[in-house]
Amino acid sequence: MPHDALPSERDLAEQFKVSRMTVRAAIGKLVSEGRVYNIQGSGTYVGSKDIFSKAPRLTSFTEDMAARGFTPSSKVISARRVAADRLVSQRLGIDEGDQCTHIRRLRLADGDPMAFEDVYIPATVLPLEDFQLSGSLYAQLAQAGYDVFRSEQEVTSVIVEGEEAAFLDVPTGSAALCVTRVSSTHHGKLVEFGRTHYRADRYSFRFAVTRESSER
Amino acid sequence: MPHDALPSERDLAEQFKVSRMTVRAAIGKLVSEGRVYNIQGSGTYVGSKDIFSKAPRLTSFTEDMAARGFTPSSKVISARRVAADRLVSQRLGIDEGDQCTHIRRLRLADGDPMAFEDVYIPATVLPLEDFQLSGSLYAQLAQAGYDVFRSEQEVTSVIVEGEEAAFLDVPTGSAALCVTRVSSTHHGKLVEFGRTHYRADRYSFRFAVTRESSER
DNA sequence: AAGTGGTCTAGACCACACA
DNA sequence: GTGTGGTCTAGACCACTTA
Repeated sequence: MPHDALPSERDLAEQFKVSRMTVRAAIGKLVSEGRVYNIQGSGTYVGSKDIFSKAPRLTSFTEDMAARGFTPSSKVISARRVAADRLVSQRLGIDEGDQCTHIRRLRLADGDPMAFEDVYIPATVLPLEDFQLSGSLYAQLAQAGYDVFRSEQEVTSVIVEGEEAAFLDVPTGSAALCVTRVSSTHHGKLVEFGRTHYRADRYSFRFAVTRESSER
Repeated sequence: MPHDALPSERDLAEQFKVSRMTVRAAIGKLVSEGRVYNIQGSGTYVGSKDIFSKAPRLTSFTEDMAARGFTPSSKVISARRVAADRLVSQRLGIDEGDQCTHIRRLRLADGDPMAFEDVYIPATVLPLEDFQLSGSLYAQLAQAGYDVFRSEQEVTSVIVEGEEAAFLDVPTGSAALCVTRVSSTHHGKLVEFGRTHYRADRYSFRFAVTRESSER
């Protein structure tokens, strides 16, 4: 039950015949997932049941939807070679006018529109002719030698209208959750600038935050 | 510089005359803040400069604004005693019709409207007559013996209109980032149900996510 | 092959909560 | 005062990356 105490770390260590540091490492993972929380001098307690994670993770749309209990699918609206404009070149750290692969996709959950996505990838990373209409984009990037490792995200709120609203099957002027991200490899190579507009009536972020003792 | 390698954990341990586990604990904190990241078998690297944290923290509006370089202020629009409706009672774990303190506040940054906030607190936690117009709400709750420790948040996108749009000084039909939260004490006592609408043109969340080796 | 982070041990002392 | 989590030691072996 939420807020019930776990056995103490020393008890768990004895019970499972491991050292206390090992128990702490395991509990630390659960804490970072928001499943349990610690109170110094008191104990470790079970978190609330309906929170998935304490912190957002780097997940693909496919993984995200599966975790939410939906069956994901995608429809590529367009895939073009374009010259990077000011915004795209800044975010991807390339020169204005450099060639990029621009992909627009409608993302569906259980067959209904969930999000509309714009992705820009430097042509040097994934040229248009190598892009496959089906299959995970991250998998294609990985195959090209660009494993996505880190993503810097910005979440805000936007109004959708026109063509985009039509694709999402919502009235013009509806609210959408806008997630903009720049993804990079281990080595800091910027491989993707993407913007996803999630239907506000179908999608939200949930997470738990704690006033930690590790506060600085 | 971002993506430069740190000295190895063994080197740091020797340099600072501490054990390697201590170095790892310190690096672990930096990782959780998104300042550095690890690659097994390779090294520890400096993260990008413009990301503040990897995970959202439990911060008050005041702390949040200060961290963003704004001077925060507040204006209480109303403070009333109300009976909990279905939604409020569900979220706060009380009975429908139970008395609550309902506070509406306009939150300003550098004197301009940033967010509009609705907060419901059980009257058993903070009765209307004890509510002070000025001063931090969390500080008042703490003084009443209810230290806010954990908060479960949901982020979505909404349209603001009417009175609320007027307070925020934006046109009716503008987008806003909606953060709904239920806050509790150490012991799981639910003390606050709040909803904040941030002006989309002035506010966004930024964070970094990593495909961790601790992925499950 | 050498170096790195990931995990683990079997203890120890400290700061804090709680009765 | 007793029990809890927080921190720390001084090693060890494993899995992985890199040259």
